[in-house]
Amino acid sequence: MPYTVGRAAALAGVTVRTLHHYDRLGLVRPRGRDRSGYRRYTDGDLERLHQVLSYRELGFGLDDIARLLDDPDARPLDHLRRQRSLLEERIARLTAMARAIEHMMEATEMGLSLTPEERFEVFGEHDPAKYEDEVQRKWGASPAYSESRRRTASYDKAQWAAIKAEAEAITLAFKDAMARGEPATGAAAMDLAEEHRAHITRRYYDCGYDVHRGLAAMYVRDPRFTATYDVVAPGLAAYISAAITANADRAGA
Amino acid sequence: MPYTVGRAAALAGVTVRTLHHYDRLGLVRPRGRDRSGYRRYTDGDLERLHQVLSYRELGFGLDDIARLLDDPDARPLDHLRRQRSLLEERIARLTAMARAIEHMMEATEMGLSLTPEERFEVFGEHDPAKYEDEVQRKWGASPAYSESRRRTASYDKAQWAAIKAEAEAITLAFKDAMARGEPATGAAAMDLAEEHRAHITRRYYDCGYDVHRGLAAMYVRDPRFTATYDVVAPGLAAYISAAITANADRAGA
DNA sequence: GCTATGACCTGACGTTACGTCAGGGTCAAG
DNA sequence: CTTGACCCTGACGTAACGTCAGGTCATAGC
Repeated sequence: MPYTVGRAAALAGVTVRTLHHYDRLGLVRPRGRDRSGYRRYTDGDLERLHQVLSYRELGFGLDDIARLLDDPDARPLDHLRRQRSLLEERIARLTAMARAIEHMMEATEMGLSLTPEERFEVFGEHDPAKYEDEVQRKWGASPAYSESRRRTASYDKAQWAAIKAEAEAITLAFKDAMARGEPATGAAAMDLAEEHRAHITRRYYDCGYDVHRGLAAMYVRDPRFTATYDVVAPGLAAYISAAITANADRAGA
Repeated sequence: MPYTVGRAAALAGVTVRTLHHYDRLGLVRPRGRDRSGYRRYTDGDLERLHQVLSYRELGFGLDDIARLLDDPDARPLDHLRRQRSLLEERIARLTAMARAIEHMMEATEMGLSLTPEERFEVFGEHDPAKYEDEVQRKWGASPAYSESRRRTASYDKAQWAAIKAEAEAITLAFKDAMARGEPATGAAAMDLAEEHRAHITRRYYDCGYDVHRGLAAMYVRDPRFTATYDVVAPGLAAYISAAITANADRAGA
């Protein structure tokens, strides 16, 4: 009943070399060897291999995968749930790309050309790494920055997804407030600004009102940040910026 | 109006190093440099960069991308069409994975375990890119291969579906013949082999009897091909292989 | 019983697509 | 005229394998 490397590889759609590689890394170890040293893969080994390939398909590095799978308090069902949600995210992204391409096809057919910003809309999307870089330039090696680095370093993909969802929810709430005609200096907008500040404090570093003011300034000064928010709704960057400033004023800072 | 590396990189969501890399490879070359040697990216350069990133997202290697983009008789719209269909394929695949995972979740919750075959169903599956790669290694830059590349590039989703259906019909006919006890070297099986050859010639490239023999050999030698057919029925790969060889003999080649 | 062929073994070096310094010019603001 | 962010070109590092090389093991045919 146990499988040889070749059969296991054929079944999983990978090469023998890949299985050798995973064996050496300790990522997928065959349960045993026969007397001539041949690897014997059991059903359980193949199940693990399947988990590895699923995560790999989703873009995880092999060492991340090892950490995920060897986490003692992650039950099989947890992995499946996580994989499903990651898959959904990925599908959503590809669907957005497909929509963007349709859009470009129409534009091309009508003979008009897109601006670079339009073109990269789906690519340039919210990428933590980019902002991190920005932050580094602005605040160099400030204590806030080091703390952020320290904390974000330990976040895994699932946590990043959660953080991203949080951030997005806040942004959309701002958009709604703006759409409802809520003034940026009103209580509702200020409450959202406060939520935004709490989000940063929870997830990145202790964000005081002064630092928050700095962020607000950057949102309108830097075209890259401005673009990020104005994609959601024109004028949103300025709206959020004003709300943050008003909120800091309200707090007396 | 022209962009510096940093701005271009931020816009596209890649690192500066990546742009340096693409520049050196000649994949995305900035239109020029200023007097101090700084790269200046024009809108056209960014359009090309976007094409590169789209194809990269779809899993193409950089040299493949270079060949695709530098193909003189591929118009922009062709690339977009191709990207769209590749995206659709990929989305379909991920959706299938998501379904498989749902399925596994149910199974896990009910406390029953899946066979390895069931588990890898979606992984081991027919992946054109994999075969293409294989074909390239086998026949290098043969005229047959280039012709296949040229012709398949223009197929859209509907055509691919039709081709796949054709191929499947032939495979199932083989399976039936085998189930009926028809000998692989008999007239019925040989006729199916001939149909198979015609299918390849119609859809991919001119497949002579000698090339067909080569395919037959690969069907049994390579576990990946073998698995593809043996999933339908055990021994089917060998059966088809024998039928093809017999048919080539019959034709006197 | 012999041999040929294909699957398996373990190194070990090659490859792709960048990441990450190192060492050194460039430019706008104060 | 200094400072800090941005740019340049090497050049070495890394991840995830691909690709030999050199040798063992199994089994089918003669």
